[in-house]
Amino acid sequence: MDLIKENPLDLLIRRIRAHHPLGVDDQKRILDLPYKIRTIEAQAYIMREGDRPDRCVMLLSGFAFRHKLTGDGSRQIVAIHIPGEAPDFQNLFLEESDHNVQMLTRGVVAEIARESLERLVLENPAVARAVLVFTLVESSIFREWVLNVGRRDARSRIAHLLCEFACRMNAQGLAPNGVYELPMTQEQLADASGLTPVHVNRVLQGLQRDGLMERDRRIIRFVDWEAMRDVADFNERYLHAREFEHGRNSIGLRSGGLAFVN
Amino acid sequence: MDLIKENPLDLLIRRIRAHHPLGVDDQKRILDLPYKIRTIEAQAYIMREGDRPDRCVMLLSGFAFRHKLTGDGSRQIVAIHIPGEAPDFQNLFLEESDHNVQMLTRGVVAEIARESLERLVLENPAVARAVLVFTLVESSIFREWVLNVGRRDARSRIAHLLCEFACRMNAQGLAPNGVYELPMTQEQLADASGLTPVHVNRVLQGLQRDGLMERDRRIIRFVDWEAMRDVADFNERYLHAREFEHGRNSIGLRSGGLAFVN
DNA sequence: CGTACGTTTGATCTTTCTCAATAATGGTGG
DNA sequence: CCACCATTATTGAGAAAGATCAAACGTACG
Repeated sequence: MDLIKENPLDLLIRRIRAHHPLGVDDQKRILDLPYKIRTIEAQAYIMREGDRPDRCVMLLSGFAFRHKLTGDGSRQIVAIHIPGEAPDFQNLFLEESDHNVQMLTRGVVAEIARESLERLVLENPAVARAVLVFTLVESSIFREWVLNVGRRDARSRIAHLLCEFACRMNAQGLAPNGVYELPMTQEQLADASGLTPVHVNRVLQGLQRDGLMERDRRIIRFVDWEAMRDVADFNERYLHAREFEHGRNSIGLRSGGLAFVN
Repeated sequence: MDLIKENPLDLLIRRIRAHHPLGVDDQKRILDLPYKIRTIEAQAYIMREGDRPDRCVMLLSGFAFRHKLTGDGSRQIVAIHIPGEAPDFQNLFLEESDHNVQMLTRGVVAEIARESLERLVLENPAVARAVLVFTLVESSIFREWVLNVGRRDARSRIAHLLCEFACRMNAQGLAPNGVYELPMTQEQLADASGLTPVHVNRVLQGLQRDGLMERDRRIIRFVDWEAMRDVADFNERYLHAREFEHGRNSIGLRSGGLAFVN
């Protein structure tokens, strides 16, 4: 399933329906949304702190990240977005962005103008509910990141990031057999975990040495999911995956494991 | 203005109207919400991780906090709530709470049942918008906390927490002249900043020694707001206070300073 | 084939943690 | 009102995780 080739609004509908039933007219109204497909280069900014959010972006391919800077210029990545993920509603109802959104890799996005999406949300309770839930799940992930960065040591922290990716990539069908590409430099990994690149490097080597995972460039391969989950102190509850199992045969998914667990 | 003595739904209406106009019938429907006033003891849990959120709580008096625990039992406080703040919508549309909510002090809350609030939100676009904005502002605060804990040193981190409180307390009229009570032990401060209590103690003494603030018990008094803001690397943008200036004479408020700045 | 960027390594330095003991404080029952 | 107990705050000394600095090594790509 290539997200770039399909109508991005179908993707949006699918995501909303995964959470909650959607009437035919609601679906029609979604399909009427005007949108624009754009290719964006790696490193390009989608939104900068202080900007007025005037559009909402859906990632059809490529990765993006959100970050903030301290006064002395150090950077904290506060979120990463993988292809196919729900659109960016973080700013849509605020007048001024409080952080930067930047592409991690080159990618293709669908842009929806703020006004039309805003109207859609406010006029369609089913859509409003879905947007609220998307936002709450993102909030939950932020909370887990505060915990991760505030209370876990470097090894757990990195392992946790990797586990979160594994789960989210898996949910998008992008991590067959526990193998996925994490297109981040070690410096970016450091900025996401509140560490230095040097230390990230040593931690990654440690995880590898202990047989928890393998790396080849940016390709991550989980060798021992259970052990990894253990050092990561990872519990997927905060991802609220069950909120998105509506109308799906959820047997197996509810078992708590990933598809690639041996 | 004593929040305990007034109708909590008026408080809710006021908060929503601060953000966006509200029709008379919307207001009526809000006033029809059934609610229950409860006194809660310090340390009592309002919600536990794993619970199904079945009610929404507004803080009329007293302080509360949200936290998560790692597997080995260390705690990270991810949010603090002060009296009069917007209700807790974090969990209202999710099936399972991903964190704990606990009272910091004894306090009085108004409880609104999930179903009635959910219906209100979904049937009234003006309310939906307000709830969305409340949620987005909380999200923004989480992001700032990730930055705070991930990229600032101990001194900045504590100073930043204190500045955030100063602003938020001030917005609720609870910090006259830059003096406010922060009813947290140093251990709780440590859990909010990802430090140890011992180190928090030393940092507080440092801030005091350098003439930035004074302490008497849990009473904080800002002596030099500008200097504090400086070491805190504090920029109130992320609090999105402007989102709540609707219909208010915002001259002075927009100037970026606090009421108690000398 | 050279340049730029990312990764890896080693050595040293700092911040913060840990452990442990002491001093305040607040609240409680008598 | 006082003595006592539990909590919280404070101090000191030593240990450790992670940061910093600097250099070398790879790799991709024009």
